[in-house]
Amino acid sequence: MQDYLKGLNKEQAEAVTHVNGPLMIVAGAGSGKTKVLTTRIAHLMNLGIDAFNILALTFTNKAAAEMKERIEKILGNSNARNLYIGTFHSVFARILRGEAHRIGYPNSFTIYDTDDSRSVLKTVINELNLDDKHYKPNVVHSRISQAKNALVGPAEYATDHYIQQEDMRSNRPAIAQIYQAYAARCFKNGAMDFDDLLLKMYELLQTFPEVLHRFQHKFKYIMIDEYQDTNTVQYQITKLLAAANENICVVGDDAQSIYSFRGATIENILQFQKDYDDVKVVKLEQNYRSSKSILNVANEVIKNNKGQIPKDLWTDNEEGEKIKLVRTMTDNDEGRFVADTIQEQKLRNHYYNRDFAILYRTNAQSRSFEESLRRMGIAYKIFGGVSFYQRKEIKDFIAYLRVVVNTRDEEALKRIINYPVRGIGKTTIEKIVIFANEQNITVWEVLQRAGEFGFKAGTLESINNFVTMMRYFQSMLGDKNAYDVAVQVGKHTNLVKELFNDKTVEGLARYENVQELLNSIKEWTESPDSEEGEVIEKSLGAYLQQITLLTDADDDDENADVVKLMTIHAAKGLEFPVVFVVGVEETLFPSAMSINTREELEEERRLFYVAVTRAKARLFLTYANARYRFGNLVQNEASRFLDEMPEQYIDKTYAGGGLHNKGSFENAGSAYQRMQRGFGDYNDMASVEKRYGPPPAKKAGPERKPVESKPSYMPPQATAPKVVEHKPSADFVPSDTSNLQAGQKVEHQKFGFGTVLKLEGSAHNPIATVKFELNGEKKIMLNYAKLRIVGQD
DNA sequence: GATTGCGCGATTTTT
DNA sequence: TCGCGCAATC
Repeated sequence: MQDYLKGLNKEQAEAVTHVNGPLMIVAGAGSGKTKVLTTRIAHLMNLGIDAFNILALTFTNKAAAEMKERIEKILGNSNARNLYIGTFHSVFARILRGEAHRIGYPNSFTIYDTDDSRSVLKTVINELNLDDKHYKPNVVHSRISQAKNALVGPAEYATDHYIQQEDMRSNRPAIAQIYQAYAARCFKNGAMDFDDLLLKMYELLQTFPEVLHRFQHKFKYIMIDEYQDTNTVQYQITKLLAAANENICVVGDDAQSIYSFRGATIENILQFQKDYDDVKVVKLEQNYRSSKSILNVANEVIKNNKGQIPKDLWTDNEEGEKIKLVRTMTDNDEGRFVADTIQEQKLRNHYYNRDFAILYRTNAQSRSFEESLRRMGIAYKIFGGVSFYQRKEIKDFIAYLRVVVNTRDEEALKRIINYPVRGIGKTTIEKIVIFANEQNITVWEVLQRAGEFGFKAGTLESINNFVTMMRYFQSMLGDKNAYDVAVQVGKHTNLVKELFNDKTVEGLARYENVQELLNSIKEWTESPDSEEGEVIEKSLGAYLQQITLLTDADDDDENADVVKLMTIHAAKGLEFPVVFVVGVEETLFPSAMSINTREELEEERRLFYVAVTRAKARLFLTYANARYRFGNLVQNEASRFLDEMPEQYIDKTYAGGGLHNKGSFENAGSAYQRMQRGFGDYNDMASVEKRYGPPPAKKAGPERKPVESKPSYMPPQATAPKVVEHKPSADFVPSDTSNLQAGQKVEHQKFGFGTVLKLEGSAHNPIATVKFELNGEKKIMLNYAKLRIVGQD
C-alpha cells in the first residue's frame, strides 16, 4: 500500500482508489473532502497518468492553489504544475484564449467584470431610449446572467412564454431587447462577461466537434469540486467533456448548496447518478473538524430541510464547549462584544488573532466589527470588500492596457480617451460614438479615420496624437513583456506623473496603488513558466484576463496574524478554531429577500449550516435586539434558526450594552429569562436610545490608522480635506490673465500661491497648468478662475 | 474641465 | 447614514 493511502479512512480510501468510471463523493462538512481530492489526483499520477490529462475544477482560485500545493507535497515533486486546476471561469478563459477566434472574438478578448457589464448595460439601455431608473442595470444584469447560466440566448429569451410573463409582471418587457443589444455590444467590443466565459465555452464545444474531441482526449480524468453549486452551463460543459471517457468524479454536499442565486441547481448532484451507468457513490460521513456540540447543532438544524440526500454526519471529536448564543442590545454592542470576547479568548485560551473568524450574511455588517476591533487594537482583515482592481486609478490604468491589447474594447476606450485630459471632450466623444454606431464600425476605427469625419483641426490633432500613442504601445506587444509595456504606458500617458504630482492624501494613496499594480505586473511577468510542455503565456493579454478573475479572497496570506471577517459565502470551504456567526436575526439571516418560498428559506438554512460547520472548537452566535439601518434604529427578532437548535448544546447569554459586560456569562439564567419574556421594558426604541445613546459616533478624523498597511485592504479612508485651505491675501485683486506666461507666479483664491507651468487650450478658452505650493498641479480655466499675478519666478 | 452641493436610493450572497 | 449621479458654478 502506498504511503499516502495510510492516513485515509475506509470510505476515503475507496474514493481515492476508484480510478476509472464515474464517481460521486458525497462529502459532509469537514469530512476530509480536499484531502480525498488531492490524494486521488496524486494517486492517478502515481499510476502513471499524465498530469496534462487531468482537469480539476474548483470554485475559487484559492481552493485550486491549495489543491496544487497539497498534491505537490504528496508527490514530492513539481509534476503537479502541469495539472489543469482552476476555477471554471479561469480554466475556460485559458482555453478560450486559444480558441476564441473561432467564434468571432479576438483571442485577446477582454473579460468584463460586474462593473464593466453594468456600465455597458447602462449605455445600451440609454441608447434604446429606455429609462435606466426603471431598467436598473443591476436588475437587468442579474436577469441576463440567469438566462446565460441556464443556456438561454437572447432569441429564446424573447420567445419564451414563461420568461416573458415574468418580465411583464415586473413591468420590464424590454429586457429581451436589452439582452440582445447587450450581447451584441459585448461581441462588438470583443469582450466576454463572467457568464460568457461559460456560455462561449459551451458554444465552442457545441459548434466545433474537432475542438470538443481535442479536449475530450486531453482531459481524460475530470474532477469537480463543490458540485452542488454548479449551474446548468457548467453541468452541460462537463458532461460534454466527460462524454468520451466517463472518468468523471464529482464531489459535493447537497446540504452546502448556497449559490442558487447564481443559477446553481441542486438537481445536478441529484441527477448525476442518472446520467451515467454504474456510478460509484461514496459517502464521507465522518467529520474531523468540529466538536460534537457544534456538529450536533448543525445536524439538527439542517434536518428541517426537506429532500436531502440521506447521510449521517458524525464525529469522534470531543463534545467540546457549548455553543454560546449571545443577545446584545444594538449592532454596536454586538461589535463590542465580539472584540471583547476575542481579547478574552486570546488571554484565556492562548489563541492568536488568526484563529478567529467573524462571519456575517451581508458585507454591510462588517462596520461595527471593524470599529470595535480597531478600537481594541486587534489586527483584522476584511475579505470581499472593494477589490484592488476595482479602484478607480487601477481601472483607469488597466483600461489603457485593455485597449492596447484589444482595440475593440469600447468600454475601456471611452474611459481613457480623455483621461488625462487631452482635449477630446464630451461632445467629441458623443460624436465619435454616433459615427461608430451609424457606420457599424468600432470606436477605434473612427479614431483612426478621424480625418474623414470633419472634426475641427484642434480636435483632430488631439485624436491623432492619441491614436499615435496607442499605436506605439501596440507595436511593443510583440517583443516586450507585460511589465515593459505597462511601464511605457505609465510614462507616456502621464498617468503616473499626474498622480505623483497630486499631493493630497488620496492622491498619494492612488499613486502608491498604481506602483503596486506595476509591481504586481512585474512579479507576474517574472513568475516561473511551466517547466515542460505548455509555456504559460506572459503577454499583457494573458495578464489582463487573469486579474479580472481574481478576487481578494485569493491572496489570503495564511500566516498573517489577523482576525478574518467575511461573508458566510466567502467562508465556504474554510475552517477556524473560533467562529462568530453574527447578526443571526430575522430579516437579516434569513434575509428578508429569501423568506417567500420554501426553496429560498431552505437555502438560507443551508447557509446557516455552512456557517456553523466552519467552527472547529468554539462557536458564538450573536444577534442584536436592534440595529442601525440607513441611519435609524430598527428592531429585529431572533432568527428562526436559533429555535431549531437543540437546547442542551446551547449556552444562552445576554451581553448588555456598554463596555462593562465582560465575562457576563454568569448571569445567563436571568438573561435567559429576560429573553424568554422578550426583553420587557427594553423593547421600545425610546428606552434603547435613552440607555445606549444616540446613533453611532461620526467616523473618527484623519488620525484613523489602518490596522494593516496593505493597500488593497485598507479600511475605508477618512475623508481628508481635498484642498489645503488658503486664505487669500487681503489685497487680492484678480489680474488680467490674457498675457499670462509660463513661469509666472500667481495666487489663486482657494489653492494659494503657485507657478504657471504651461498654457494650453484655445484662445477663447485658455487653460493654465499651475503648480501650487500647497495643493500640487491643477488645471485652471482662465475664463472662470481668478488669478492674481504675483510676479516672475 | 473640475469642483461642490443636493437629492435620492441602498443591503443579499460571487466568479 | 452614506455614496453616487446630476446640475450649477468657478
